[in-house]
Amino acid sequence: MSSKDLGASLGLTDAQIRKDLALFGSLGQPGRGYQVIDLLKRLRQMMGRDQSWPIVVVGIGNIGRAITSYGSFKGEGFEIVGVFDVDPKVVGTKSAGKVVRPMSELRATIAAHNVRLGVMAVPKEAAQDVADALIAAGVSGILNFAPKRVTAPHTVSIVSVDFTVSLEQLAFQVWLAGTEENAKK
Amino acid sequence: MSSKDLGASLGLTDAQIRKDLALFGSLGQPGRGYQVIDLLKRLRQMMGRDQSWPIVVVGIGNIGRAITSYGSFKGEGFEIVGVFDVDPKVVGTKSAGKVVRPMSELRATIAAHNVRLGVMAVPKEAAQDVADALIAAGVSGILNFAPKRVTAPHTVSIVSVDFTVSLEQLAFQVWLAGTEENAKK
DNA sequence: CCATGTGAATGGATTCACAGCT
DNA sequence: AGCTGTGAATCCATTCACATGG
Repeated sequence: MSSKDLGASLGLTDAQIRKDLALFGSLGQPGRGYQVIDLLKRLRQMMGRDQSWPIVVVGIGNIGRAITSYGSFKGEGFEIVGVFDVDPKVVGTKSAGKVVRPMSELRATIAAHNVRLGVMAVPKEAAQDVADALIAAGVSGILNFAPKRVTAPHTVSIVSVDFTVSLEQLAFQVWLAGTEENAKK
Repeated sequence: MSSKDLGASLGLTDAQIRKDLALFGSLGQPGRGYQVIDLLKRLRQMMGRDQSWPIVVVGIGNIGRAITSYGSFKGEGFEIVGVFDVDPKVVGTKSAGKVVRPMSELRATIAAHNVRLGVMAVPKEAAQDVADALIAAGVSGILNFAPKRVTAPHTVSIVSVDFTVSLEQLAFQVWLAGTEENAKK
């Protein structure tokens, strides 16, 4: 596959692709292009995505359940090694075949599996507390689904997914398109 | 509030704030700073966020339910005017007080409420079909939760939320931090 | 004197364009 | 011929710095 092909399917220019890939070394063959299978393997390797990451999920509400039943994770190198909730009514039930465990077992699980990533799908009121618990237990990254900014030491990475923000982005794009439409006239 | 204060709470420089805001006109008072209440109102107005957007939700699985029970939408100017699903078992049940309706009623609802935004929380196999249906019914923006890239005419905006991608971003950040750590030594 | 709005300077990323490999 | 890797040129966003208004 040539850099132009790659670019086309990503919405980038061919030069862009070449510049970026060249940063990692000479990954392509002049006159031939890039061998995608091999390329993928080498990129994954160089970016630490060649081994599986154990993760824990905290908060088994609608979103938590959606995440645990999400088949694609394993294929992408993530394995859920524990699901947790504070609610005694939920603890002990199963979500996608995994038994929900009480928060008291969080720390041991994280230590046992060397978990570095935690997924947090809890109400916004609990967000900061759960984040603190995860960090105290030793994770160094949190994927946060609560509509609340959580603070953490700069040694811990946080990625937030906020549905409202996503909707706002979309609304803005649509509004912008409509505005440009009018301006053209 | 001064541009420096604003910047501090957003992780930006004061100059950045001023440059950006100045694009919309002279919103601040020299010597005094910006009046945040007023600023917010004027920005919202200028960006089409001053009126409510009706939305529909298609696919009432775990994610669909999470979205419909998400209180924050209304406060941010989005109102769910209809929830839909293909599954006859789900149609007729309630999700967060809203009756789930069959896909056959999608078009009429969108027309009746002048809906421009659709939220799609369906299995990846159904994603493209549902997107097509939404577009045919007249929406101009889709928030897609299916882990599948959907294609659409360039007149339609698409914003995708893919949990796996978010997790990958997080894993990359954590990996990067670990790598820099080692490099420093 | 404080803080904005804005030209000018800076710096980093994207694009161009081409020598060289297959 | 086809396509990479890469210096050089270009573009664009961020930062600087200051004249001007409150």
